Amino acid sequence: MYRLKPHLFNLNYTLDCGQVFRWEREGNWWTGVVGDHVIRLSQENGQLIIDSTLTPEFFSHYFRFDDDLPSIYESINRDLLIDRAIRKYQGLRLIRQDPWECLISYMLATASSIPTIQRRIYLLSRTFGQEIEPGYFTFPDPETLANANPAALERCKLGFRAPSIKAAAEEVASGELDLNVLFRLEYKYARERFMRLRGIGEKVADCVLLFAFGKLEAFPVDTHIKQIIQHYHIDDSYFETCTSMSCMGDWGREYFGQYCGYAQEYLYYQKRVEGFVSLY
DNA sequence: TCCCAGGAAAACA
DNA sequence: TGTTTTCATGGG
Repeated sequence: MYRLKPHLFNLNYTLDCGQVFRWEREGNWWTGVVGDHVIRLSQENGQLIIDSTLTPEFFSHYFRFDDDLPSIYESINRDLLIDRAIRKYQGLRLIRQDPWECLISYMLATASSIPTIQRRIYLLSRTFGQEIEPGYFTFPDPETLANANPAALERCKLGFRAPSIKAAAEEVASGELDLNVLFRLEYKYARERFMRLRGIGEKVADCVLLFAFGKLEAFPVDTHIKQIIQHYHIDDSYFETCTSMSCMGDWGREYFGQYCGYAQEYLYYQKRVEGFVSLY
């Protein structure tokens, strides 16, 4: 057990905002599985309290403490709505997730509520992962999911997503899709590579690139983000010439700039927690 | 019973 | 090319 004093960090917002699905809160403590470690975290007066054998460097990397939030805020602060979100949810940081786990997590997240997603990931881990503590399991590796018994996979409640998830696992397990290579690709090309997989469209690709590959220029457009843009009539003139939904991602990049991924996450969380907020 | 949820892809017009 | 429907699942 030890403490860190990160600058401008809010643990609750960071773990609750919907980017990760394997952390659960009990009172002031969060418990989660990262890799093959069960980690317990809390925060008091800005200090991060860590119950884990993992190093400070690990958490600094995981929580992106190297991101200069003040300058990111300045860079994305384009209007009253995002201004409110970055004030209210100050300290929310993007997390560096494991690419493989993040890929499967967002594939099985399509058209599902967050509790449903969490349940599916738990079932997958319980069925195909290793138990590292009573009740806590590692995320199954690509080989295991690629060779998974279809009936057992069915019992994880993946629904219509099961075939594409199995296919993706086979592609990663065979080496046909090398996730490590994608780190070196530019956002645009890594995105195209992901979208060649069945079950991965623009939104899922953007989530994986943002949350696992550190592509902060990814701007995932989910149902909440669509509603926000339409409800507040943000930049209506842009959408007169660009009417298809697929251009909302391009809009986000142009509007918020190189750190639009952060903007997206703050807007998304604000909408989930508070709905359409008043700006007066 | 209907509608929506961190959607994608086939079917349709 | 843009719009609608379908696909499982769970919760309100």
